[in-house]
Amino acid sequence: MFRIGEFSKIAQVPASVLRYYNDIGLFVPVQCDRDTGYRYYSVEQLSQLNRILALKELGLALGQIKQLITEEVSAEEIRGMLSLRKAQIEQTLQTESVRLRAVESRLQQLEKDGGFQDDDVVLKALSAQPFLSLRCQCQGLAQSLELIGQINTAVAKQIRSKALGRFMAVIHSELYEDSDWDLEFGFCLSQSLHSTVSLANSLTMTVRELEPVELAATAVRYGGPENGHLSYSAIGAWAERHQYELVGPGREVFIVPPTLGREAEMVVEIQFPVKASPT
Amino acid sequence: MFRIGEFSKIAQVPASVLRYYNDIGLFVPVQCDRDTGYRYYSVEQLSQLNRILALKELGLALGQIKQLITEEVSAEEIRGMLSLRKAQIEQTLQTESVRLRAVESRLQQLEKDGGFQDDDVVLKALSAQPFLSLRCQCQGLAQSLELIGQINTAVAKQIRSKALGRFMAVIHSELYEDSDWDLEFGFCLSQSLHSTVSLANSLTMTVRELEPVELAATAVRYGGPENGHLSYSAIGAWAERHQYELVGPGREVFIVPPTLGREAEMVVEIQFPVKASPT
DNA sequence: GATTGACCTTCAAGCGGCTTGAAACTTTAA
DNA sequence: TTAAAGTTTCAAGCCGCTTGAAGGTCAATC
Repeated sequence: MFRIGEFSKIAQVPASVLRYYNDIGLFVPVQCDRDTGYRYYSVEQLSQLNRILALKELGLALGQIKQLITEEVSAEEIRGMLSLRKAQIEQTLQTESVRLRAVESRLQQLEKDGGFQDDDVVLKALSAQPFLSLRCQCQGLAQSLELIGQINTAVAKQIRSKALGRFMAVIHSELYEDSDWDLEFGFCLSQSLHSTVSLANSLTMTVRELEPVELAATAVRYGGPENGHLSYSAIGAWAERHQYELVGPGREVFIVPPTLGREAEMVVEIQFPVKASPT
Repeated sequence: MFRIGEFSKIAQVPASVLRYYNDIGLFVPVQCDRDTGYRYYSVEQLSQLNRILALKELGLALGQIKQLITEEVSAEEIRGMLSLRKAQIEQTLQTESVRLRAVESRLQQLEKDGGFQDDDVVLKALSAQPFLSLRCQCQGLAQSLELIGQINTAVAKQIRSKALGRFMAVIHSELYEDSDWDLEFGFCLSQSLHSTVSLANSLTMTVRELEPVELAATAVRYGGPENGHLSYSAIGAWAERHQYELVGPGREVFIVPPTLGREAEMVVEIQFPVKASPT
């Protein structure tokens, strides 16, 4: 019979942990003095404790371990627990190795440039959502802005649903050439609508489902697209530095939409679907 | 200006988190209504929040992030933080991949044997400690037991230090052959002693430093070495199943030492230095 | 038999990064 | 005017412990 101190030395487990396990009923001393409250452990309990520690090494929660050793658990259930655990560990490995790359690229940046850039590029998931939009070829900025104006007035007149969300642009073309852009403008919707919107020049906006994006690099741009610090090429450079690849069309969500004469005050969140480059 | 709900939707951050960040002073709304307590956030704050989220993605603690964005921190200190973080992530990757192997081997065991074995083999670190011991060749169990008896009586007579710890055996030879074992018996010490102990047959026990072991597979055996379930071969099988290699001599720590006539009641912890096999 | 000093007890709070819920107030739309 | 949606603060809970305070117990020494 050992008192808690000696038992904790043998097992190399802090006495506070033994007391805690006692509290939660995971591992109770074989005997406990009524008067003094002293806990007494037997040698046989060593292997019981070791069983617990071994299960803990697998990363199981104490509650699960308690279940495993006190209740009858079928092999099926054990397999379930372990498979779940396996998936969790694989997930952890995945996110931690991505994280490692991010930290390494920051360190490199520090060496080279001596400072922190890209502080405000953030990875997010984008959920699927219905999108009331019109896709067309635009020549240049002026034409795009005019189209945006038309869409805004038309929608404001014809749609009065509270499902109407933010104005958004999807950039289908590579924006390297200066004209002939393949753009899609419209409004995000929180619920699907079955209506369409007709514009003056016999174009029609329709509702489609915007595909979800598992991982998008996002950033906020203040001012119009001429505000180059967050343009296509800047995002491309960011992706390369952080070892991501651009996969799919970028989006611009208008948080503060452009108003006539105050185009410079607009604010958009740009969103680029990415995936981690294979190492 | 946005209220907390809309701002949280734009940033894809739960309102509760924004309130929490406000509480801890990490990210405060640009304005707060005196009467109602309503929080108001500006678009400019979006990129500030994104900066925080980007740093959080590196796995930095909120306290560190607060430091980084509110105080002046030199490039040196940033590098320090990031290198530390890098080391931590590498550590995590290491332990998690070991853990993954353990879970996988458990799953395999379930498939094959339909049950849990090895529940009580635990990995521990062993610290360096002084060791008052005698190393010699022994022929068979009887001779070993006699030597153990001699050592015990001699030490009991000649040493009366409270630094005296447990009795331990170090097994230097591979135990595959049945005789001619290379064994070392003695007592662990919590402080070094400068004395030696002489046995009857002109042998002398000396103090040496027992080397630390980073990782040892340990288990408790009830009964003598004939109690084969935790013998060399069993440990070898365990190591193979869990993809470890034995590196270095095994030890047996006598938790309940053998007494005359009651050898079957002894309890030892066996300890085998191991390292993870390269994948 | 008294006194150390090592050991043990319980209880409470704290860590980090939130989430959840209750009770009360404000704003907006119908 | 009233209901619904949004907001506030405050408190507690999560996990797996650790730390500390205030006090009781045990073994060895004087």
